[in-house]
Amino acid sequence: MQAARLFFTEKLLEWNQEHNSRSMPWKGEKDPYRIWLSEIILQQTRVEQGWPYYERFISQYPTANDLAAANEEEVFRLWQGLGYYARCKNMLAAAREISQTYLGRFPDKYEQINALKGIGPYTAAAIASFAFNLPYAVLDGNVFRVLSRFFGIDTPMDTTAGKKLFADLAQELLPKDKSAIYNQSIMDFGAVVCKPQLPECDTCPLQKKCAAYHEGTVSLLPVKTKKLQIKKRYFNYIIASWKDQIYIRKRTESDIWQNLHEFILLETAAPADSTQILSGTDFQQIFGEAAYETTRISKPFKQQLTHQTIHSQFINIAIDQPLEIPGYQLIPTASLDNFAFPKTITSFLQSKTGLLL
DNA sequence: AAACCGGGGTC
DNA sequence: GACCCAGGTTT
Repeated sequence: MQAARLFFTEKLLEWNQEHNSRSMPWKGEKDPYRIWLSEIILQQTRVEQGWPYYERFISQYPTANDLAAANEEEVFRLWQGLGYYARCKNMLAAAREISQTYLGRFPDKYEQINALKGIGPYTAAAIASFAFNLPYAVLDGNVFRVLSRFFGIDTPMDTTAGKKLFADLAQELLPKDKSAIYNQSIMDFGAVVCKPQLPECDTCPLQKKCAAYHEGTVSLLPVKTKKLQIKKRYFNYIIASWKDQIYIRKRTESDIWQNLHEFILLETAAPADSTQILSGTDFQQIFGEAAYETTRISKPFKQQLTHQTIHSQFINIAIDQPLEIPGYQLIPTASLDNFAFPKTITSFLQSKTGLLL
């Protein structure tokens, strides 16, 4: 076992020297703020998808103090389209913590880093090792996969016992004096060679001692137990306009898209056409007997989230006098760009069936 | 421990 | 359609 472990770390570092192919703007970066920002953006996000966001954030907010002082809505607009919006909110809170408690100087102790909002074990280990060369092994999707395959571990990774097992193993394997380069290597290796699908076992430098390769279980590892259920939801958006203004609100309930904005939402349990919506009790509760004119009805929009499929429809109506609608605010249509919206709404706004009344 | 949180890419 | 992505927080 010990021999396999030495073989593993040695070959991995060797592979990294020969194939340092994944270039990224934050590679070799030593500024903890920049490392932190990239790691937050890359949580559950592909490098190619997060890259442009990272560059925009760095250019807009070069330091933690800049981010701490930023206008919140502006930050959410910069994050718009990236998903998992709690990351953005937590990132702002952490930036303010760094600015106030640590006077703008990024903390350099693992426990302090781990205690920041939005930073968990993975991100703390990444910052600690990359920025401060502290001996903490990263454990992300790549590491789970590489370790489970090479060592032939079929313990489910999405359980408490599994996480501890893999975390302990990862920490034991870490060469303490090369934590930055080793952490970098194992994640690159998982992304380039030991990929989830169609891994390149034929040319893999670890093949000789890879348990899964010899047992023919590569495609079965890592093991997960939980299967997610996807529910369908039907969002009927009323875009009510009065003169050059429309009603929007910020989503604050514990639900998807927190801190993003939307139009007047009438959610139904099943698909509903515009006639049903406009004659429904939810609509009448808001608009009562107010006079309105239907100006446009959009095509159906569909968006796939991790746990939900959102079917949306947009109905434009024009009212002839302003109403007080609880929870909603009336804003100039021209100022829509100042607010962050979920993808399905920006898609609608950019489509031909948009707001042109 | 389980549920929840986006958007995009790949097969 | 299923799975995954430089995961973390809430319930």
